[in-house]
Amino acid sequence: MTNEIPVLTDLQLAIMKVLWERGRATAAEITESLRPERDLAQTTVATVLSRLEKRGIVGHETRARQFVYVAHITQPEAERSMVAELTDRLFDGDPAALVSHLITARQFSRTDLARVKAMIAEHESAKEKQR
Amino acid sequence: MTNEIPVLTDLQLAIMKVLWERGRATAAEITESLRPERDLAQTTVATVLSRLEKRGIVGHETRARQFVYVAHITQPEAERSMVAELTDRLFDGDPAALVSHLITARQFSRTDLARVKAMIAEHESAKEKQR
DNA sequence: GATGTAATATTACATCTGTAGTCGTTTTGT
DNA sequence: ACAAAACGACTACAGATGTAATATTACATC
Repeated sequence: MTNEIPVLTDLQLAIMKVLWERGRATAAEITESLRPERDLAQTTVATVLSRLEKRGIVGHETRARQFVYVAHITQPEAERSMVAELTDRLFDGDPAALVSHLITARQFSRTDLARVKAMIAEHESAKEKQR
Repeated sequence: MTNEIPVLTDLQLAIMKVLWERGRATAAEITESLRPERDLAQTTVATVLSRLEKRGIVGHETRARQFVYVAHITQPEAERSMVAELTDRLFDGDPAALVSHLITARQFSRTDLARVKAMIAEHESAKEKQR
């Protein structure tokens, strides 16, 4: 029941991505990782991290006088909830409508289309195999 | 160049949906439409509308001493920019990765899968025909 | 144990959003 | 004609976010 949907903003997500990649990281390391894309003060990153911790999205252990942060949600979990959020808001929760949108909105190249078809085929054969 | 990406929040989107459905509407009508899902004061809706107008997302004409609002962006446009936003943030702008996520994240039923396959087929035949 | 240093904690502030009250003016019902 | 209803404008305020400066604290070292 502690399962509130974490909707992450751009900066928050950027920070989480570093955590997911590295497994664990200090504010300093994250600040470093984000540069030069984002030239933030370490305190900025630290502030965001502590806010994320307040929401239960990350945690930390103190090691050698330093906070080492870890993600408390996985990347797929975050993706799932954010995609679900958008699907709900925009397409009344119908994921197929989202795909339909992608296809018709010209956001799909022929290559993409081919890849999707391959994915579907693979998914189906995998499912079949497990039975 | 006036083309700023409109990322709409939940309430904003709910209001826009009413406008898209009706073509044009007053704050009172929108408030009414949103009820009882959302029990908002008319002034709340009016405030949001004027903020949307400031951003160029809606416009209004004064008719009989009342503001009649109209959308300045279409629903597909809004969908496109919001989906693109998420795709960029979550999947580095790769829409096929988004579909892959949908398929593997168990957010897709077999029915959905079938529908998507049908969509793709249809899309391809349509494209072929136009050549 | 005083100090420099590094890291966290606290405080700050602007902007956006949701939410709505109030004020003033205009329209309208009787 | 006057009171009441409508409606837009303005003001308000709390919470989230981005951003960061400053204050405090804990250590290591001499």
